Amino acid sequence: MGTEEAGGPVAQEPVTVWARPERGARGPAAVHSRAELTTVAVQLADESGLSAVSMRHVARVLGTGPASLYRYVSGRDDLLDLMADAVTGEIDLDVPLSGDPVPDLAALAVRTKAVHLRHPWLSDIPPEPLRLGPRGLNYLEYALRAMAGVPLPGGTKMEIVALMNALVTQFARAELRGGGADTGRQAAQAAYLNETVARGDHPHVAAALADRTETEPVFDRTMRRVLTGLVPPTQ
Amino acid sequence: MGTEEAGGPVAQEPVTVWARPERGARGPAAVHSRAELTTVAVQLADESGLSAVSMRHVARVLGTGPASLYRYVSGRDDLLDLMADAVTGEIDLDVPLSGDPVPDLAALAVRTKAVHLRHPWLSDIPPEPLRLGPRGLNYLEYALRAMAGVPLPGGTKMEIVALMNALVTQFARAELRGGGADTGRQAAQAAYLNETVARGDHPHVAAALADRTETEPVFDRTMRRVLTGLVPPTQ
DNA sequence: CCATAACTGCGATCGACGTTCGCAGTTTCT
DNA sequence: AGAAACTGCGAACGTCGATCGCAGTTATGG
Repeated sequence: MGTEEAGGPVAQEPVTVWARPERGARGPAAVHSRAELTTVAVQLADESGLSAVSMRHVARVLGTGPASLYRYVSGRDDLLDLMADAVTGEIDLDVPLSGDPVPDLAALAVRTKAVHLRHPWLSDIPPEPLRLGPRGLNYLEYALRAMAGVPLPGGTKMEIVALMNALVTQFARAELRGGGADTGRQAAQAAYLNETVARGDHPHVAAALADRTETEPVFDRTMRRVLTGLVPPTQ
Repeated sequence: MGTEEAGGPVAQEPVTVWARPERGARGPAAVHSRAELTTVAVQLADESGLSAVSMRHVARVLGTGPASLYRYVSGRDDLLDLMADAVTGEIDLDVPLSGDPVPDLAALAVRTKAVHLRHPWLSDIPPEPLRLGPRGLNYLEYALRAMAGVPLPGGTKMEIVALMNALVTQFARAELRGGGADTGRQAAQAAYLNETVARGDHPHVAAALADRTETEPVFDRTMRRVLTGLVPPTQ
């Protein structure tokens, strides 16, 4: 079992959606398309969360059976790839760069966060190593271009981008938390927290909970500070 | 349906594992315990990843049926709570604080990352808002104590802790990526990346991929830089 | 011009999952 | 002693991702 040696027909070596052609040259015209699947999936996720994006559900919306989707996509993972890349494409990369890395990256982060707020499920996609489609590549290119003059090894630059995105996700989640209704689960969690803290141990936690002043526009400032700490001045 | 008003028996309002007593006072002695479930679940996850932690699998290891687990735990989510809190308890919080927030937090981050490396599945647990058990609370208390003298509102301090943990997760994932064998999926992704980059667009990505020099001990330094940017000097 | 190969949609089905119900047996409280 | 609160757990439900195989369709090669 597993991988076969040369000889038999190679048993479906795993390939990215991006590397596999959407259609062959032979058969009848396809009724749907990857773009259509993607649109439906994104819509579904926007309305009802990522868990609503199941093969069956998408198929039902498309008016077909679950098995049909596998003609367009090798599985659910591919669908997630398509979705993530699609909304990544919503980030405007035509904004000219000033040449100063920190504000340029911070501005990019702001635009990225906007996408996360528009598509909250984006933070829920399990972060595979290297989920990077064409749009994602363009994004990476733009971010690296912003750091063109920075005297840092390439690996470090890419880590900075990854780190930046982690912060974006973090802040997006925090902002979404405030707006959304409590799921009941987090209400219970909050109740436990208050109850435990009221018991008297954890004085610092109690103090921190006490003087929570609403500080709104911290994102941009925080982003700038972090980036300033990471990116050495262009020489 | 949904939430009932006072009158009937309240239909199982959701409560945290931590708030629900492990055992009632009446019935026969329980064969297992939450601690036992947790141990098994953690072991399973350590060996075969988080997806191996299913009610059925855990039950099988325990030599019982899936339904039995629901006497100890209200569902899989509770099990994840228990697991996360258990390994959080592995972080040494008896290390004395120097009073200087940045190195103290950086050191805490290093210890936290070690736990992530020991339990890779920790990064895979879907980050619910406020998954905070008793050990997690102790952790938070320690981190806030490290920032005791810092003139910052409590909410901001907690955001700093969250941010710190996000970075830890990020770096842990990066380190684990290098060591682990390619899943075939990420091999395919890498292949697509190389192929696309070789086509000539994305020159900055190509450049970054080219001069990736192995830079090892960046974590501590990066952590310090970020924290220095975020934490104002104690006054 | 037709046989062949490559494709299409998709019903039927598989195995695994989380979770609920109901029942028989056990222990404690009043 | 009786009621109440618990225990383990077999059976079942609904949903999920994924595969197989078949009938129909289209392009290609001789």
